[in-house]
Amino acid sequence: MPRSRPQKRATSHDVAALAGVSQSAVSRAFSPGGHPLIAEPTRQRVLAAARELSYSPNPIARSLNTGRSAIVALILGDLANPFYGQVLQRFSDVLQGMGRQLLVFTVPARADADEALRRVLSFQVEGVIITAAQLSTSMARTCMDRGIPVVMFNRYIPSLDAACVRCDNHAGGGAVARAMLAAGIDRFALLTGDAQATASNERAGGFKDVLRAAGVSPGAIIERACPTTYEGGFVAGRALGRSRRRPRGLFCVTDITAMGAMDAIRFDLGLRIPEDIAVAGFGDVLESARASYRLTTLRQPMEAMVLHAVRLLSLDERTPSVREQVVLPVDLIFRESLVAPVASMRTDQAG
Amino acid sequence: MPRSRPQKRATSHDVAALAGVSQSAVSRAFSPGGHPLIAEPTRQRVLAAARELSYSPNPIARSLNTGRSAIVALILGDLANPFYGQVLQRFSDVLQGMGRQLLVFTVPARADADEALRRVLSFQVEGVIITAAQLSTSMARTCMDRGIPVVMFNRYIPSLDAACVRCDNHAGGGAVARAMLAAGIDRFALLTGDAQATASNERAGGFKDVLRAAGVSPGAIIERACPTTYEGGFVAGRALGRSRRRPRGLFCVTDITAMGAMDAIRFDLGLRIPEDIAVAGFGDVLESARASYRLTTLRQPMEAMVLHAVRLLSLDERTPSVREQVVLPVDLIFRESLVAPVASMRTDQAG
DNA sequence: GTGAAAGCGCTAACAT
DNA sequence: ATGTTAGCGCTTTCAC
Repeated sequence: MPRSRPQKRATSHDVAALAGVSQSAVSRAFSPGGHPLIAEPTRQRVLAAARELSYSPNPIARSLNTGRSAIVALILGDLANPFYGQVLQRFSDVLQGMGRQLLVFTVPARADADEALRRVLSFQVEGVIITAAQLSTSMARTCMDRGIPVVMFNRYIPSLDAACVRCDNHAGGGAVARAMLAAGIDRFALLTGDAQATASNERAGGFKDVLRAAGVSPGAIIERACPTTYEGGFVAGRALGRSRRRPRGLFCVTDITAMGAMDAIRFDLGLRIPEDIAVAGFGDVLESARASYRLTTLRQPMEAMVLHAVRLLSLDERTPSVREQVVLPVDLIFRESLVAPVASMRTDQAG
Repeated sequence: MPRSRPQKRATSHDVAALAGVSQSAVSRAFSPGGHPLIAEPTRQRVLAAARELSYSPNPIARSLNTGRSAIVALILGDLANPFYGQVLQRFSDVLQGMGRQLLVFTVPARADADEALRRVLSFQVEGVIITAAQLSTSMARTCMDRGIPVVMFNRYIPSLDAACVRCDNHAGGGAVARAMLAAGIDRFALLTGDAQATASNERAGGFKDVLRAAGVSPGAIIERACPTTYEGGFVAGRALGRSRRRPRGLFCVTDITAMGAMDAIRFDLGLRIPEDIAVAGFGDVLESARASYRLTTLRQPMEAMVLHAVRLLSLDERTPSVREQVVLPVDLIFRESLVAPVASMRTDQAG
């Protein structure tokens, strides 16, 4: 194939000329929904001409006067946590299916986040999905002030009147506590993440509430915070495993920290899971099901969460975005790191 | 904070009025490089006015007449492979630092990839980075025909005259073979990925070439292909571990399949690694260093690869993008899944 | 050095 | 139902 010169794209004028209609007719032929009045035969003539020139409307020009692009911004937290990779994939697939593309914004370590966010918004994005804990409040406010639909994904900021999709973190934490109690565990450890992260707090809260209600004394619950990373979990897990009165059950508010803790407990400390310490996580990332971990954890209905988040953006409607709070149920998946007390409870056998 | 009404952004006209200059002066004040002629004092007046109105140029309007946006497209393969999450993160960080944003394109399962790619390109992206194996040839051609700079990241298509950054896959495969030979291994298995993926073929080729040169008979090398996923590796690893003449050394062309194979070998088959079967991977994703795996693997210089890829895009220069082939060295990292033959070889102790 | 003016390719009134 | 016209906010000649 000879290297053809950069061919300039055909414009609506070219198509109009070829089809023998006005330029605006071309615009109408391509306007989504078929809303504007155009006769079907004309439309077909235009589309034929367009096909011949392999024309498609220039989205840049389009968004210059509509004020909306076909772009949705995704503000990402830490991609070392596989959860966010999976989230990104789902969002991208779904939005692409709706004719939208994802513009990614990774929160920079340095403080120039604000400038970069401005740049993202200046693409006249149709909506913003926030999955990062850092800066999310101010970012959300910036967007809302500009009238851009915002959805908080798995983070909840009570003071902020923004749409939000999350799962029932509190109930999930409670379910772990109940499972541990049923397993006869009497000494507990709780590994939380960032203190500002509401998800972490809610999960921890649900766990402690159930234990407290069951009469467990606060002295029997060790609580520690660590970074939401494998290494964070590793270090914290090692420390917990070494503590004087070693906990029998460890609840980590994130799968990734749970995996770090498990590796420390087994390989650094030489203890067995669940015999010496039972471990539970939260999130059910792909890795948790692996034979190396078999982590008992709370499955988040990610598919549903993504779909709800996209819905709340109200991309195709004329109506403003919905400031709705969606809370979805989680599902305790028993694997080997914390075994189900009775045979009838749900288990997962997949490798 | 009262919900303020969606405030409309200030335009260059507003700034011009406030600064007492013409609109074109504002444009010049913001033009990158300071290339166009504008007196420094004027520039300062404009910038001050801009700050007051918190103005920044509208990139949509800008790209409508420059024909280039501040957007780079990233075509992503499978995000279940953690490698790509890490790649995405680095690209986004680097490009954001250069004032660019990443537009993500995930290759859809269905056949409408072409339409979606068209849409991506129609944003007048300044460059395209291709990390997906699927369709990459046709996609690259589409871009090149339109004069959009393309960089193939970790995939090489000889028939395609496109810029390309990859690591020395062949040498890496050879290094594994040598390490296995030095460890006294005499029966080998090779787990390849997609037959179309050049990276996979090169790694496998390097491995086999060294073995052959060392006089290993082809009969002592079992070769199998599997999907480049954890599950693919698990299934294939199990089959290999069960084979009549069990291999003593297993080279998987990707870390993720190596981890799957390791889990099958240890937890499904009850064999020991490396005593019964030594395993090596390729890539050195974060997970490979974990205590659960301690996978001996080839470290790709991801940071350098990303930087080179961005450079080849020639974003800031007037010159067209460079159709250069960059091949970077890989580094065999010894961990416990395949031990170094002599104490002096490089090892990695990190948890 | 600075301003005026002509578009970039499209959408959305406004006519007809 | 179709064509005409006026912008969207900017960059870029072209005069001065």
